[in-house]
Amino acid sequence: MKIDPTSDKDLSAQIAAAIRDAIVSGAMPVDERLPSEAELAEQFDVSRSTVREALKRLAAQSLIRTQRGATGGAFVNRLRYADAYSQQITTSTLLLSMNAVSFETACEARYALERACAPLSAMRRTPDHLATMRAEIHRQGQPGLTDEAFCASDVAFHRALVDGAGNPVLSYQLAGAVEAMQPLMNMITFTARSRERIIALHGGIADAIEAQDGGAADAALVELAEYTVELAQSVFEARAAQR
Amino acid sequence: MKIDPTSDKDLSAQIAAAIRDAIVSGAMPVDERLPSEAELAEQFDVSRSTVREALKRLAAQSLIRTQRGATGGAFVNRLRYADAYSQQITTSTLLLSMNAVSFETACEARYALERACAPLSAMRRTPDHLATMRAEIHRQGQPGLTDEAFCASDVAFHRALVDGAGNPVLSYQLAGAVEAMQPLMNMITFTARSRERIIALHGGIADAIEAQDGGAADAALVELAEYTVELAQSVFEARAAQR
DNA sequence: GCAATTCAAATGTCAGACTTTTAATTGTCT
DNA sequence: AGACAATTAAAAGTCTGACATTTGAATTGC
Repeated sequence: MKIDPTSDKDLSAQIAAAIRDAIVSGAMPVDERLPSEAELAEQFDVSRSTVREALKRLAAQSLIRTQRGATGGAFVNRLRYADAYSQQITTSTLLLSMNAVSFETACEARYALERACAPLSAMRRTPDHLATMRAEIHRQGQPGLTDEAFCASDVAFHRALVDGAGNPVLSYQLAGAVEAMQPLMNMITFTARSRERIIALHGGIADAIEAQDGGAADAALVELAEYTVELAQSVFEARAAQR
Repeated sequence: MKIDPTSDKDLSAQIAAAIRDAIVSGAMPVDERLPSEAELAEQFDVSRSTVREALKRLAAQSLIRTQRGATGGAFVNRLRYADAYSQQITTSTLLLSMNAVSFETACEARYALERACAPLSAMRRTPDHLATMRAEIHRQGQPGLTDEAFCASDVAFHRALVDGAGNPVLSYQLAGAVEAMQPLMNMITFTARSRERIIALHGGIADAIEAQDGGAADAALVELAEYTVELAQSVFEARAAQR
């Protein structure tokens, strides 16, 4: 691992990149301890502060974890699904909010991906997943529910649907797509009528998943996707007219 | 923005989290300049080094960028698709390599997601996408191509397919799923026979996309998915028997 | 043999200095 | 007045050395 002191990039960025490459390439196995900060400083011929900045960069990506004390140090971290989820969600949310992604584009992506899960979920869903879906549907019907709570329950419902596919890689990929939509969905005011319709569609999806009918689940999702876009359009139009 | 000095977490982690929340919540718009390191140090009542470590964490996630010089400082960064792509790929690759994800699971996720794109790509693909797909198919047929180069071309082919859907959010989500598979695919030795078959299937996909026939594209993808799993199984079995 | 103590290694934090980069300002010459 | 050069100031980047805190291991004492 070498760095180029004449490069225009920060030393800490170069060092972080060098270590990252070593980890990603598999040269450093999980739980392996990195040299101490002082040793790294000597190896790269920089100060300890610079090494520390590099290590913090890696820690921010969950590539390493640090531990204080006598036998402490920086260790190659096993990237867990939970860590990957939250990073995915943060990134996806920012991507949508900062790049003026239209509601239609985000919605299309979300439902396209979700439809990919539906047949698998119909095959493999457990009673647990079904129970979660039913519980969320019930929650969505409660009077006095705020729009935010309704959306949160919507996310939980769809998470259960996705998780039903029993493929953690799919769940990880979908986490971002589903959750990142929530801020956009929160911009919509749900009337009693539209809630009723959405709940009915959710019921249809749950029924299809319960019956292990992938085709029906897919059809129900398409219907929900169409209704969501339609709803968003009318809400945005109404808002534009109000001005 | 406040931090708790009595918490057991690192000060730099707390400060990074506080600023991250401000950015994600939208309280700090894109391109807004953060206070200088010295000012932040005073605000949070910590040393400049600690602030710097916090800022490096945020920079590692592309949440901020820094600029030296008189009018420099740290600025809220517009998260670009390219940045999000590479983060996605790193994370997905590590997730697969560190969690003993089976080839079947990863493959299932990848093709499920890709099938979600196929109908959209059939509708919207441009001549550019088609040309890329054809060019990669041609490259795959060249004799003397290494397995790594073959896999790289495979990734490029599928990227073109996904990008053909014309939905940047979908492309972003799929980047991880497709590219993260490459190290796994690289473990496979492709015989002349299997390459021929894959190239033929790629041709079928390209034909369907060209004909804007979403159903045919989907069917061809399913066939490719099945053949890929079959191929991997026989390769792994052969390798196990060899020992 | 076990418990308390001490020790040492490592990360976390701080303070202060110096270096480099960059843009704005100022000064000077034509 | 305008163009070019020199100065200046602000900011990030780096370095040094110190001290604080944590934590496991070694040592000591009983």
